Amino acid sequence: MREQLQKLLQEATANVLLAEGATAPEDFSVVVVPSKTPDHGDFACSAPLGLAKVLKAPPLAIAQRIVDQLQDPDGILRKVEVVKPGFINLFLVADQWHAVLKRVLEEGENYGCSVAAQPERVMVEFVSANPTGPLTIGHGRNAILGDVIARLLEVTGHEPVREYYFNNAGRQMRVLGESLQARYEQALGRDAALPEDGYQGEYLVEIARAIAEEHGENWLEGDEDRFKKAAETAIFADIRATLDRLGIVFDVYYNENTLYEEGRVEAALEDLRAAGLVYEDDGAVWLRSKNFGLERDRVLVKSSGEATYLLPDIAYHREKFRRKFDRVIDLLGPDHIEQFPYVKAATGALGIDVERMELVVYQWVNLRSGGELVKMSTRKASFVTVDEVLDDVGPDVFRYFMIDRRADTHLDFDLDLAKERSDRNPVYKIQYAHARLCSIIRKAQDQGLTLPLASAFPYARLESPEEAELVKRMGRFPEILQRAAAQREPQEVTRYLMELATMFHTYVTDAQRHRVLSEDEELSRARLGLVSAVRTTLANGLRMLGITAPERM
RNA sequence: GCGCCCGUAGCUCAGUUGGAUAGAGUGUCAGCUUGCGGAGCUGAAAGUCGCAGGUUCGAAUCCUGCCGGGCGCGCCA
Repeated sequence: MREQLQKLLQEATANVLLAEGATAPEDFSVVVVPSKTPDHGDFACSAPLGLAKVLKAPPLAIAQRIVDQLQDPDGILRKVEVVKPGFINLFLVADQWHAVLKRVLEEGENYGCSVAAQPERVMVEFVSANPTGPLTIGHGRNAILGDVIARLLEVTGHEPVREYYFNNAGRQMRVLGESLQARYEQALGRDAALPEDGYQGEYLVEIARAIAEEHGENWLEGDEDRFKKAAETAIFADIRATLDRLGIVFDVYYNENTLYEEGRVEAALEDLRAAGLVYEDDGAVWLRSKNFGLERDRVLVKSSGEATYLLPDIAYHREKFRRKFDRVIDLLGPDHIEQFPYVKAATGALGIDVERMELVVYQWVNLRSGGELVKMSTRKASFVTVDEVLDDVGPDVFRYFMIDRRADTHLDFDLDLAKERSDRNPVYKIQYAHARLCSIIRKAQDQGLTLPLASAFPYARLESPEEAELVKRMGRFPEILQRAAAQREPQEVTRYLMELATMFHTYVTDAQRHRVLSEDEELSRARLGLVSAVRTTLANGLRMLGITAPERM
């Protein structure tokens, strides 16, 4: 609907420009946006203000000329207003909104979904935590953001693939194995110290205890590698269990080691070398990243012969595109933001269109408990796990809190607030609206009241401004989802749902003016249709965020 | 020192890419119960949009410089 109007305005504007022999400024475009207040109509356009300079005329006059040129072949406009500085306000014919209601009722649980103009196969790589410990609340933000972005891509007509990349070799894992070994010996009552930079988390104590119970002292001698293996197995099982609780299912777990086994790391290095982008110095192999305008050159292969993380990362990103993805999205914390350009530039040098490589950075999660901020580090034991928080708040609240803020701002997760199962918790307000809607619908069924067919729907009975506003707001849902998906900003959806829920609560509270179920059967059926549509929209929105929509609370 | 992110109501944050009177939640205060679920609703108070300049019809949004917070700047991952 907005697009339709925008097109009409664009044509009218083009005609005005043509008549003047003028061309629009480069970054100019005719945009129609929903009006903020009903006084300003249903939609508004500020294009005349942007054309004042090129046309050398007052914006008001330009607005009038555009309006004069405006065609309305389908008769969707009731009124067009030219106002103060140079805005054009558009008022729709009332039954335009009937189409919205009709659409919601017809599409049901598919309402909001759309078809992409250019469907893309998108890899969303997220979490990607190495199996060195349980998922922390920071990983939790990554996990929920990634999952919801994938869900949003799905409902806007794209094909996301969720991938988890991990590394179970190298120094980190060796230290982990040694830490477990120490814990094991401690479990047997022996005096053993953790390695200097060992992992201090309680979880290793538990794993060690299990090993001690099962194998007694048999592991004191022999293959030390098995501690690493045991740690990895146990921790990965733990991580998967946590993801399961969050309702996240990965399509692919990709082991960095595969890149070595398939020779892709070697190949990447050779191709970079062939492109003249590497050199040797101090016995190490360096990437000429300064050639890409980056700060400094970086090491690809250490003098020890081991690759740094950078080289496999480059190979990995090339591998992603080899698997025929149109787009690749990485979710990373702020500590990785500096490194991404190097991966991107080098991957680009290998012939990949880097415009299709995208980074979503999220800022750290500060956990607040009793007014105190908890600093988190996996190595030190001072972190809070996703599981601990889930025990207190459940997945719905957790998901909501993690996406209700833009990814690139710091997130203060107030544990005390999240724990509160009360009206202070915004997610309940939306869920409560849904439960309340279900209650009304149940009651209608008990009374034998049926939903009218879309073709014979008494739309005209919905006369109040509140009803019109509700329908209008529902009409924006598909566009909100498209925006949220395209911008990778899920908070647009939570905000929207909050608004819609509040509008409904306001509407239904004023039972004097618009009680849904009344003596007037036709009116009741019309309002039942309205209310059902609101329920559908809320339920769909929540589902798209992975949050449940309870029928009773 | 250099690079990236951020600074908006007491608190936590939005702000449709430069548009009309800067909005929500929460907190505070005052109200709403013979009423489809009060986990709700109505109203009020609360802002020099970090500071100072600049760009133009118009700036929370863009450019510059400061101030303050976070993160990064290894042959660590």
